[in-house]
Amino acid sequence: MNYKTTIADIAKELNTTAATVSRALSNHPRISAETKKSVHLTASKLNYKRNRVASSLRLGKTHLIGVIIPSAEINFFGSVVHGIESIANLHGYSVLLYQSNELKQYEEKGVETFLSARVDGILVSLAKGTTDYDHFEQIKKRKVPIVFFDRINDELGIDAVVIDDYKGAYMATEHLISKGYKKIAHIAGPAHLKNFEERIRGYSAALRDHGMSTDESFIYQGNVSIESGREGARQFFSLPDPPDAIFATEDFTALGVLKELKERNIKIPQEFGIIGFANEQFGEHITPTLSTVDQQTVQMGRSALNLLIDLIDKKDETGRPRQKIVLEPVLVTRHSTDRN
Amino acid sequence: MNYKTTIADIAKELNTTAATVSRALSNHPRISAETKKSVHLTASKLNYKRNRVASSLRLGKTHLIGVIIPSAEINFFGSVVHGIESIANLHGYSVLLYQSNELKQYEEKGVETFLSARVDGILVSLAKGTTDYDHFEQIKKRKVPIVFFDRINDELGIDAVVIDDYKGAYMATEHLISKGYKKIAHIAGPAHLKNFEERIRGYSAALRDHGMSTDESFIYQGNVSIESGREGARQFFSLPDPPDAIFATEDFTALGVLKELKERNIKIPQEFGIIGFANEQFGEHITPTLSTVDQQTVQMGRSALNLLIDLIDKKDETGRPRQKIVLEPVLVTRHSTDRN
DNA sequence: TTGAAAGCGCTAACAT
DNA sequence: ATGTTAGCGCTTTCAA
Repeated sequence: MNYKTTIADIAKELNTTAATVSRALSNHPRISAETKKSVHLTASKLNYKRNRVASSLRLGKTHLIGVIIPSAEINFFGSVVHGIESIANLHGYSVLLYQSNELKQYEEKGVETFLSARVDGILVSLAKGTTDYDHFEQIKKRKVPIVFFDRINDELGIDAVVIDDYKGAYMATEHLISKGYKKIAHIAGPAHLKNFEERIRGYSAALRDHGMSTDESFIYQGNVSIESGREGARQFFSLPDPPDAIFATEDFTALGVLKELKERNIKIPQEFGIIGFANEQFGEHITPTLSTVDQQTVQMGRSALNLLIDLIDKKDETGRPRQKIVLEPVLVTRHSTDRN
Repeated sequence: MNYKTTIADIAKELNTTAATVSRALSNHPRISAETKKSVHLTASKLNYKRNRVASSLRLGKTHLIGVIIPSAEINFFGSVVHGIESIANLHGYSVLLYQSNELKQYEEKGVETFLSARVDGILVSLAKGTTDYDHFEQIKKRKVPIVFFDRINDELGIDAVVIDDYKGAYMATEHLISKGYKKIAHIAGPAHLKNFEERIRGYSAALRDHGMSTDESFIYQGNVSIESGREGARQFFSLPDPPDAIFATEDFTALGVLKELKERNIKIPQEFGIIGFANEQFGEHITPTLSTVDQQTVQMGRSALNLLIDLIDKKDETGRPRQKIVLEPVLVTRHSTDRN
């Protein structure tokens, strides 16, 4: 009885019409203060809650933002979602969450669901398994505002927010150089992912800019895991002239390196320096604490949502150039590189 | 033009009516196979996507589940949400996410939003700052299905999913006993939170059941942080007869203890044993690796959602007794307790 | 300042 | 097997 209260019920109670009630509730300027007061009063008396579904249908606006991430279990994305959601609320939007589990198939289902739900905008971080992009063409065709974050594709002309992987890698490598390490190797991530490619570029550029040679044998192709860190380290130590420092493409890889070095009783940071990328939580708790590059996750979420809202608010503007926001990474120096 | 395709457009194209199209699309038994085929064909030709908003309004069902968590940045909740979302999709539900940031005020806003959005059900893990529960009474009054998880309240008669904190604590303590530690202390969490209270109970019971005395001075009141772990440890070592093991109420507290012990050059696990609770990611990467109790996070999410769906499907059943699912914790033994 | 009426897109009861 | 009609609850144009 008090769940399904509608504006009609309020109107009846007050001997007026639904139109007036609707206007009063949305604070229409040409409704008398008196009416407004009595409407609000009976509304709360009858326990009225605006039905957003009906409102959305009428207005063609749902105040819903769809967010597709690979997995909520991954720290990084939890953090970004935190940033997204906090700003979304500020603007009166609610967040619909969908996990791709790194599979294109689920990513497509997410897009379907969101389109069907008539979300006002979509935020996506691409699944590893996504190699073609028809589902995003769909979104563009329907003119639903969309923004990529972190795992992006530059070919689709879709707005995006990323951190500067190139620069982060450059900073990390330069940090090792500044600490006096002379032979710096790199353990990379899957080559087809842009982020890791950029990090290789940053690494190489830093070496070059400091007059250090880049050697193919000093780049190991890993796959973002503790094990590939270990394996990379092993590989490097089998070289006739092994490195004295490693820039790992992300923290778990760095952790693998660290474990391998410990087993070999190599002293960190005196004999060997190691720096990661991502600023995972464990980094500040292991021994030695791990130097790394922070990815500004929460800020990334905020920026992505702000960009999306811009898009939503000025949907008409055609010919608007693509926007790409590149966030500054932040170097986090800890013990694993702290020699003097 | 092809965004706003409706069933009416399809109907016109085929010289039939919206009703037929609607039925064909939802695979109604009394529609000819032929019609269905042509409808589906034109639907995809016109790029039709069912408008869920309209459908929801008509059916009084949104296929939306609202989830309120303290923060998506906290690992634990990311993991639970992962479990929730995966099952939700299986059942055709989408997940609306809301963060309370541990504040009652936002929790209330979340409830408001969800009620207004007419979600089919609500999942909540209570904010630390929540001490009165009017907003949940609201939900009950409106008969919107709701399930609590992890941070629950037993007084409201609301269904819930938790892990057995008592048992987990009992297992942890007993594990220390089985390893031969004789003087086992405990660092607790905020007393007003049920979970921590239960863990104290489990700890005490295990000691009692093994004929060991429980001493008030062996329980330190912490606040779930690295610092309170350190402080607790310091306190214990200032005792005339300090403990030889600590069960910490969660992993960060345990980490603090560990750091303090290391600084004092106390050998773990030989001289001192330490076990935590939560199975945080860092635990398996620190030195020594941390024994702990796993909280079955993903499973918790799954169970909560399954329970909620039961509730949604049989909403009519009044007088149904409250359900409370208690998940089994899992002991994770690692080096920090591994002496023989 | 308020009322009457139409319509957002879909579905279902009731025809035929 | 398909058409007709009404209505979910809200907002807004048009009229008064």
